Order: sequence, then structure tokens, then C-alpha cells
Amino acid sequence: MEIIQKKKILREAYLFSGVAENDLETLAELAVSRDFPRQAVIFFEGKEPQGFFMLVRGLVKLVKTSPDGKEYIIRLVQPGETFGEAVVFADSPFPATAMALEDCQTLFFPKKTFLHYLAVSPALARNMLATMSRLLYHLTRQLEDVSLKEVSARLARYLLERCQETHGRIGAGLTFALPTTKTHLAAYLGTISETLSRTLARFKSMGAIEMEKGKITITDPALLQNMAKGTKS
Amino acid sequence: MEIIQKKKILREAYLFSGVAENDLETLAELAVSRDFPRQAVIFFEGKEPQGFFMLVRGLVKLVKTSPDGKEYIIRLVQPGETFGEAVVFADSPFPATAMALEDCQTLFFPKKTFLHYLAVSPALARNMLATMSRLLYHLTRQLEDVSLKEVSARLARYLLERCQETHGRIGAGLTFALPTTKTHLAAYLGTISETLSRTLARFKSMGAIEMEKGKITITDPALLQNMAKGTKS
DNA sequence: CGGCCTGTTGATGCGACTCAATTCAGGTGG
DNA sequence: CCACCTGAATTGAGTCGCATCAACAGGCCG
Repeated sequence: MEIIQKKKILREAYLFSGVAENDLETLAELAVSRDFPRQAVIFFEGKEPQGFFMLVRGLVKLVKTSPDGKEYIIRLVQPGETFGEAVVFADSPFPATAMALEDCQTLFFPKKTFLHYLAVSPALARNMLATMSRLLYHLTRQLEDVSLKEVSARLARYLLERCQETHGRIGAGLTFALPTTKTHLAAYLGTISETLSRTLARFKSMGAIEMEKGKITITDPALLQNMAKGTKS
Repeated sequence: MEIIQKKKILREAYLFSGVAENDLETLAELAVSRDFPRQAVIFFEGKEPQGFFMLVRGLVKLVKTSPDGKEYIIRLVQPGETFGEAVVFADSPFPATAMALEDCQTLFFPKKTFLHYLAVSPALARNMLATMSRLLYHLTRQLEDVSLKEVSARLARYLLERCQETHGRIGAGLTFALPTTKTHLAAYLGTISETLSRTLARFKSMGAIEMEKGKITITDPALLQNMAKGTKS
């Protein structure tokens, strides 16, 4: 990939917003283009990180696997987002495994050169901190949900968030697509596909949503918002 | 509090390790001493952060509360650690409430001045990133535990970690204290005091631990380690 | 002494995970 | 073009972990 093209991609990433033009050039030079086919493991939990990634195209899951093979998806990474960035600063191994759910195109930033560069660019450091803040915020909310709320509340909140992301607002009649299979979504919500299926069916019978071919239409936002507040038992 | 005293405190904090002496002086000047009595709320979830805190003495819980009053403790803050630092970089409200569990002495760093200073100190920025990395790592593990493992596995891991923290190693016969009440510990482990009580009793009957007056003695580390790996159902 | 908080133990119920059977959609090869 | 296979989604029945409700013991303090 050419430098000019990389620069264009970087400019659209949140992590690099506000970074000066010549700094962007340097970053583009040190970024390495790396592609992964569907199902490929990008890095393994426990492995020593050599750098971090920015997703350009495709879909990546960050996943924890228990000894008996059950999965919990920490995060679904969308294009434009970075992943594996946190461990670059701690001398610790990757806390989760990253796997490509679709054919993926990424930019790889080698740890060593990136750290060196970070020291001379306050704007980048500031962005990095903001990015990690948002990750922390997100994880905190997930933790709250999983430990305090039941599945229906988590699902309701997820549907509302998806609607917000897709349309910029929440309202009746708005339709959006699920990012991946329901099995993955279940793992992301800390449950299993059977339970997700049942819960969605219940939402439909309550008149809160409509379903068709992996598309969801919200018909009663107020009902969903009420359920999203719901407490565990 | 005097500057010289503050400096001494700062020097012991992980966040400021490796920061140059004169930088430490500047930080000590901008830090404000603030004390809180037991049970006091240091900041509320949803409130706009004006800065962040470093705990000098006492014990603080960061807690999420559900509408029906149930609590989940995100983190127990020990002296020498900072809290509320993440939101300083994101324009978002506090994701959790901070409450003093004992009489607390803190240093408060106002957001504005701190950010200004951060821009000129690469070492501090680097430390900040490392600190947040470790928080992320910690949250990721908690998330894994709560969603993938059952209470006994979480408790077993917690006991082993406490032992490691206290003695620097894990072995039979080592004794350590619980940081606070069992009710708080239960909320931290994502359960309730009754269940914690039962699980501890079961550990004891299995011969894995001994209990006396808020002190725990590990008698069979291997058994605990095995259970910490345990999977949900 | 009496109130309050913490901790323990028992009985019960509910949410959600497990196991299993079936249907459906997509992709492949004959 | 259809038969076949694989993976996903759905639905039912059974089980289990753990939260809830409730009663009670022990320690601390006014």
C-alpha cells in the first residue's frame, strides 16, 4: 500500500484526529499493511505483543475462551478502530485473542517505533489516552450490565445503541442490521444463542421489535428503554 | 499539607514513577489535599469530572448501583493508587460512584492544570498510558470472570491474588486479611454476602482454607488453583 | 441492656444454561 | 438443477446455580 493511501486511512481514525500533517506522514511510514483471511487469528491471548493494529476493512472479535471452549466476546472491532493498543504500554501479554470474522485489512504499528514516536508527539499521546478512556468506560458499562442486569436488559440496551449508531437517533420504525451472526452477538452479550433467540422472540411477541433476515426494526422504543433499565431479579 | 510532604507521597505512586524531580515538584504544587470521612461520596456516577484523585490513606470503593439498590463494586482502591483518572481525557461523566469506606486522605489533581502539564512531560504521559493499560487489563479479566466463571472460581482466584499481593508468593500456610467486610467483597465478586459465606464454608470443608476473624489461611493452594480455572457449568 | 450491623444457615423460586431435535439457509459438487 | 452437507437459528424439556426471603447468632457501641 502506498504512503498517501495509508495517510488517508489514518486521517479518518479517531486515534489520530488532530495530529499534525507531517506527524501523520511519519505514522503512515511506520504502519505496516497486514491482511487476514476470515477465521484467521490475528493474535493469541497470552502472547507477547509486538505492536497494535488498526482495522481498515472487515470485522474482528476480541474474545476470551474458557477451558471448556465457551467464548465471551469482549469487543467487536469495526473499521477505523484500533485494537491491541492497550498492551503496548504495559509489559503484559495480550489479555484476549483477536480473530478475523471476515476477510480483514489492517495496519500494524510496531511497538518499538511507535513508542519512540509517541514520546515526541503530545497530541498523539493525548488521543491515545482519550481512546483508552473510552475503552475503559465501555468495559465498565459492560461489567455493570453483565453483573447487575439480566439478559433482556442487556439485549434491549444493545438494540437501542445499535439504532443510535445507525441512525443517529432512536425512534419507532427505524431498521438496522446486526453486525454478525446471532451466535456471536450472544457471546458478546454474555449469553448463548438459545437464550438470545428466546429473548428476541419474547421482544417480538411484546410488540417491541420486528425481525426479518438479520434486520431488526424497533417498533416500541419506550418499551425497550424501560427494559434496558431492568434489574437482575 | 506541605509541598515536600506531597512530593514524598507522589514519589511512591506508580503513576509518577520515573518522573523527573523538578516535574514532581510541579505536580506536588498543583495537587490539592482533600480528606473524606467514612461513608462520604467522593464523586457521583454521571457527574462531570473536575479532576482525578490519588488515594493517600484509607479505602475507596468504585461502585455501580442498579435502580433497585443492588451494588457492584468495580474496584477497591488502595493507598498509592489513583482513581477517576480515565475520564479526565474523555469528555464523559464519571462511569461509577466513588465512596470512602474508611476515613480517607487524598490528593486531588485539577483536570485543567494537569492536562496542561501532561502535554510537556512525555514520561508522565507514558506512565498514564501504562496505568490505564493495567486498568483495562484488570477490567478485561473481571469481565471474563463474571461472564464465564462461577462464583467459586472467582473467589478462588481472588484469594490466590490476595495471597500473592500480601506475601509475594502463593503457598500453603500463608495467612492474609480481607480488605474490608465480606458484604463488600461479595459485591466486588459480583455476588451477594450469603453466597460468599456459603462458598467460603465449602472451601473450608474441602480443606482448601482456614478462616478466623477476617483472616484467611490457605492450606491447599493447588486445590484453589484448580477451582480458579473452573468453568461455568 | 437494647439497637444495629455483619455474618451464617436454611428453604424456596426463577433465570438461564444444557442437551437434544428440527428447521432453514447457503454453498458445493455431481 | 437438484441432492447433499454444513453451520445457524429455533424450540422444547430438564437441570442447576444462585438470588431471594427469612430466621438467628455474634460483636460493637450508645
